[in-house]
Amino acid sequence: MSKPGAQVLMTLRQQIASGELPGGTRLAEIPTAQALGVSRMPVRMALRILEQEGLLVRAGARGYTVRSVTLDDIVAAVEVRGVLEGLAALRAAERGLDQVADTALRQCLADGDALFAKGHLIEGDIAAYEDMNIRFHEVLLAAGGSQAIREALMRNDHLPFASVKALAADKNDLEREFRRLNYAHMQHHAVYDALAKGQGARAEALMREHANATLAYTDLLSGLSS
Amino acid sequence: MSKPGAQVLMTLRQQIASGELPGGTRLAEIPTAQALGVSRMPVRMALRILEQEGLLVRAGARGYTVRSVTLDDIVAAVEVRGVLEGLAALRAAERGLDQVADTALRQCLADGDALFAKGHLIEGDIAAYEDMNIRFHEVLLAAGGSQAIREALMRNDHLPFASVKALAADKNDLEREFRRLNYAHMQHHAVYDALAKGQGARAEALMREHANATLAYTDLLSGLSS
DNA sequence: CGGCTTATTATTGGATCCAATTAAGGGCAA
DNA sequence: TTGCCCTTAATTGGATCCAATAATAAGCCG
Repeated sequence: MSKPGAQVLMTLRQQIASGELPGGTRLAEIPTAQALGVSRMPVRMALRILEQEGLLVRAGARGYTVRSVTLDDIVAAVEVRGVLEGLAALRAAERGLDQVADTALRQCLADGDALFAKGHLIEGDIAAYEDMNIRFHEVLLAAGGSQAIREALMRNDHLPFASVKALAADKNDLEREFRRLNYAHMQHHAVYDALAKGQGARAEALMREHANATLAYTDLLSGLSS
Repeated sequence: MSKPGAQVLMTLRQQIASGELPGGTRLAEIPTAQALGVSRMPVRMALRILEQEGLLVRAGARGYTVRSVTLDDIVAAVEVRGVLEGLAALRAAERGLDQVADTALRQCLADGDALFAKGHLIEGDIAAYEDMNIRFHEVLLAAGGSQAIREALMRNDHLPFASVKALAADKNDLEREFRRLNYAHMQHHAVYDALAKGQGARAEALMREHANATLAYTDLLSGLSS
């Protein structure tokens, strides 16, 4: 209630991401405003922003509809994330890691090693891995030292499932997740090795491939529009 | 007057791109609204959109300031454009060119050849080359067949000087421009050759390098903030 | 009976008004 | 004289109102 604008934006984002508003749903100002208990103004702002982010598309001259996102869309967005993070890794390797970045990355690797050392995963480990994973990618991006890459990535990550933060782990099959996440973590190790040795091309190629590790195809197939 | 909203947006974009509103300039709603002769509402919309596009940054909790764009920012944005168009080229090569794309690209090459055949450039040729250049990049992007790449590029191109459309030709030194644009056109030829032969990696590498052809460093150095 | 035209309604965009928040400046006290 | 607090002004965000526009439905004419 303190910030209706931000509230509306968050709510709509969440409803779109969660599938509560499936692709193709028409969003008019007045009904949504009434549904959320605010005036039309914050809704208008939110709709414009969500359009800019690519979550909504204009329905002719009359309002917006929720974007229908296909599996191909997600794969393409992940591919884009791959080349962008790859470029960040290339630049980081060429510039060299500074002290704090090096320490942070080593910490990420150690945290991951601790998770996998016991040979299996327990429920809380998924969240711990996600946290470490986000940190790793964030540090790497910062080490790339390019505002343009950061912005392009932030824009790209608006798409549901495309972000690093949405790695869609299946908590019901911890055995399978162990292998998947362990593989991803090994890629982290390899990327760090390449960075430390100044091997830009290798770091880039690894990060490009690593983007695919986010995808858990079978899980994604359910709950997609069109 | 028919469309105050779009008018305000266009005007502000142009004033920012032209340097009439230099980096760091504070933009408050009321003064700009009065200056443009409209109410605060379309200005508010425009400011939000321009913030999303990255042309404005928030000044604390009070209004926006025009983003200061450095030469490094532009180089980084061009680098990002390179990897994105490179990815589009890679995908286009792997998917294969369809009939209309192939024809359109050949037409672009022929148009360019005609321009350079006479051994020198005349004033109107610059505009003709720009037109052909935009067409070439557009067709290639379409051939990549990825909405994610297109969106990432569109967002990246909002930055002044970063877009394909801003190749900053120096009309006072047509001799130098002849060599520069001819080189760029040769890269177009090479990219098409790679595409036609299904050489994805080659096409990608060429497009990545080709992005740099937009930059005319000496011309850009003047008129930049900070 | 069907197509075209017109009228009505739904919906967005713009303007003005109001409240809330923050920054700045001045005054008072130590 | 300086620092802190209080008051005031400026500016943004939200709500309501009004106008313009497009879509839909109904009625009339062919």
